[in-house]
Amino acid sequence: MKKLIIENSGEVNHEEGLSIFDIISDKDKQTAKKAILAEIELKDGSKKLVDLTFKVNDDLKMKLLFPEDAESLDTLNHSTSHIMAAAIKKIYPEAKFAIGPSIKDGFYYDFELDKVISPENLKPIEDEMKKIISSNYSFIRKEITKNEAKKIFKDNPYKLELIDGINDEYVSIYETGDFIDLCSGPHIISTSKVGAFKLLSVAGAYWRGNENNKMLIRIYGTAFFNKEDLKNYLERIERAKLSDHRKIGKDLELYSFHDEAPGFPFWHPKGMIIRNIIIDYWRKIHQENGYQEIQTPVILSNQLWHTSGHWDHYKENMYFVKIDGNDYAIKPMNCPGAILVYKSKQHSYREFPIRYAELGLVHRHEKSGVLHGLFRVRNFTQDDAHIFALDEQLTAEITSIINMIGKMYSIFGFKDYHVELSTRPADRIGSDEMWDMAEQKLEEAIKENNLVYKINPGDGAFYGPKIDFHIKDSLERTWQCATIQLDFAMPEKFDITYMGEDNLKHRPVMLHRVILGSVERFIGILIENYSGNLPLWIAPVQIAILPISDKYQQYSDNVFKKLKEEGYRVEIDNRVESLNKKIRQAELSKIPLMVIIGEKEQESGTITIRKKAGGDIKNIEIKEFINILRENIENKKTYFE
RNA sequence: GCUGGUGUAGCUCAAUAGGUAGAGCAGCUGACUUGUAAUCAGCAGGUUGGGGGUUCAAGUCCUCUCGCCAGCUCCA
Repeated sequence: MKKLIIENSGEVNHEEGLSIFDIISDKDKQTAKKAILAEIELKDGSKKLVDLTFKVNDDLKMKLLFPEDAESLDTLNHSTSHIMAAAIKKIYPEAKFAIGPSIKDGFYYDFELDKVISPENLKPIEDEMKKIISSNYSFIRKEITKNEAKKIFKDNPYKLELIDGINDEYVSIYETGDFIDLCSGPHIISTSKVGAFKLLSVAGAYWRGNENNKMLIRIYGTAFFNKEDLKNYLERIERAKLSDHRKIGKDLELYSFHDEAPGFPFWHPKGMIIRNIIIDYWRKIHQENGYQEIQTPVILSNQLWHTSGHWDHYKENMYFVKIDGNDYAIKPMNCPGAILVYKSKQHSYREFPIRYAELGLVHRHEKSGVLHGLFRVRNFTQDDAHIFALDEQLTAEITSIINMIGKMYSIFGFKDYHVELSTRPADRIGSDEMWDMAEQKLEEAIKENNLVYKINPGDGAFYGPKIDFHIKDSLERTWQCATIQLDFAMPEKFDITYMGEDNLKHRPVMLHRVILGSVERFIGILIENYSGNLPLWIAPVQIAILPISDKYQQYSDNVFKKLKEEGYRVEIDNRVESLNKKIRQAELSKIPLMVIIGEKEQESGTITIRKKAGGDIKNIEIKEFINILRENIENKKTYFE
C-alpha cells in the first residue's frame, strides 16, 4: 500500500498504479468529479501540474485543483485547442498542425492548410467541436520514444521540428478520440469538461514567430467551465470596446486621422488642450528635477545618421529628403541632435550630470499593418531627455528617473504597469563588454529600486539596453511607454568628451529616457483608462452651463463670464432646447460638471451642480463652487469631490 | 510588410435573387420656453474609398489600388 497525502483533505492509502482520479473517486466521488488537475510535489520539493489520470506508484503529496483555480482554466483552454484541432482535422484532413497553447483569456492553434479560412468557416468547426465535446472523449497521455513519435508525425514538419527540439529521450502524446497530438500536457480528464467555448477570430501567424518562415493560419478561441462565464467574458470585451480611444477621440473631437496622411494624427482644439496640460505639467516636473529644455531640428544631414549608426541599423524606419542636391533624413530619434548641442562647447566634470530634455517630434516609417490609432503612429512627440553623466552618477540618475516615472504615472492615474529589462539585440553597435556592463548596471538599478521586472531578451535599442515600462489599454494589450536606455556606444561614435578633475579628456556615459513615451501614445492610453471621462484638471471642457430656458440667459452669461475669468474651460448651451437634451449632450461629451440654472438659482443667486459621475450639489454660491474647483484642480484629483 | 475581414451622407446603420440609394441622430429653417440622458415639423445632405472590367443594367460580380479593423512580425 502507498500513501497519498492530499493537501487540506488528509491521507489515503491505496494500491500502487492507480490513477489520482481512481484513488479520489474511491474516497469521494463528488470531489473527483469536480477536480480538474493535480499539483504534485516532486522529490526535490518542486511542484508540477499533472493530469488526474496520473498513475501513483509511490507515496505522494499533492493538491487537487478545481475550476476556480487559475491553472484549471488555462488547462481547459489548452485542451479546447486540442479539441479544435481535432475538429479541423475532421473537416480538413490535410491540415498540418504546429502549436496550440492556451493564452490569457483563451487559446489558439496554428496550422498549415492550403485553403483560405475566413470567419464563416468557424461555425462548422465549432459544430464539429460540440460533437467531440459531447462524445466525452478522454485525454489519454502516452509517453513514447522520440523515434516512435517521429513515425507518428512523419508527415508533419512542424511536429518533427518540435520533437527534435526536445531534450529528452521520451516525449508525451495525447489522444482524444482519434486525434493524436504531441503535447507535454497536462489536460482535462475528458472533453465533457468544456462547458462553453467560442471561436473568436482567424489570423495569420509566422511559424515560430519568425517572418522569414511560412505564415500559418491561426484560429483564436476561448473556453470556460460554464456558459455564464463565457457570456460575461464576451460582454466584458464589448464593454471594453466603448473605451477605445479611436472612437472616443473622434466623438469628442480630440483628433482625427485622414487617408491623406495615414498614421499621422491631426490634433483638434480639444485634443490640443489635453496635450498642453500634460506638457505644462511635464515642464514643471522637469524643472524641479534639474532638466534644461532644448529643441533640435527635424531634418538633419545623412552624414549625421551615418555617424550615429542609424543608417546601418535603422534606415528601414526612416524618411529621407533631398535639399539643394544634398541628402538629409527626417529624424526618427532625438539623440544625435542632443549630442550636437552637447558638442557645441567644451564640458567639465563639474557640470555633470547634464540633463537635456526635449519634446522631440520624430517620424518613423512604421509598416502599414502596425498602425493603431494614437498607439502606433508615424509621427509623434517623444518627451525625451539625454543625460550626460559620470559612471558613478548613473545609479542615482536612473533611480531619479524611476521616481519621476512613478510620480507622473500616479498623477495620471496609472497604477497597473509592469517593467521589463530589454537586453542586447542581434543587430547592434558597441562591444560585448560594453553591453555586459550596461545590462548589469540597469539590472542593479532595477533591483535597488525594488521593481518587479521580467527580462525581454534581444529587445534593446541598437545602441544600448533599456528598462521599459508598459501600460495596459482597455483590452489589456500592453504598450511600452517609459523607457530608460543606457548608452556607452553613441558617446564613442560621436567622440564626445569632458574635462576631468585630472585635466584629461574623458568619455561621458549617456542615458536616453522618456517618461510618457510619446505624448500621442500616452494620451491614447490615458483616454482608454478613463474611458474618456478625464479628471477635471485634464478635461478639455470642464464645465457646461445649462440654462433651463432663455429667461435665465443673462444670469447664466454672468456665471459663464465669471468662471471663464477664473480660467476654467467652460461652455454654455444657450440653445432653446429641453434641459433633458442639454444634459444628455453634456453627458455624451463626457463633461465632468454641469451647471444648471433656472428660476430657483436665479432668485437665490446660486447655481446647481450636476456631476457627470453622479450626484447633485444644489444651490451653492459661485464663490464656493470656485473654491471646490480650485481645490480639485490644484490637487489634480482623479475624481471630483 | 504578411494573413483574414471590411469600406454606403459628419455619425450609426438599411438597400430582396445585379434593376440605377433609404432611415435615425447631427446640420440648417420654423414652432415650442422646457428642472436632471433625445419636443415637434420642414429642408438640405451620397458620381456607394479610388481606378479598370463583366453586363442592356453594378453599392451588389471580377480585378487592381488605397484606407480601416483583428492578428503575426516590428515598436514610443
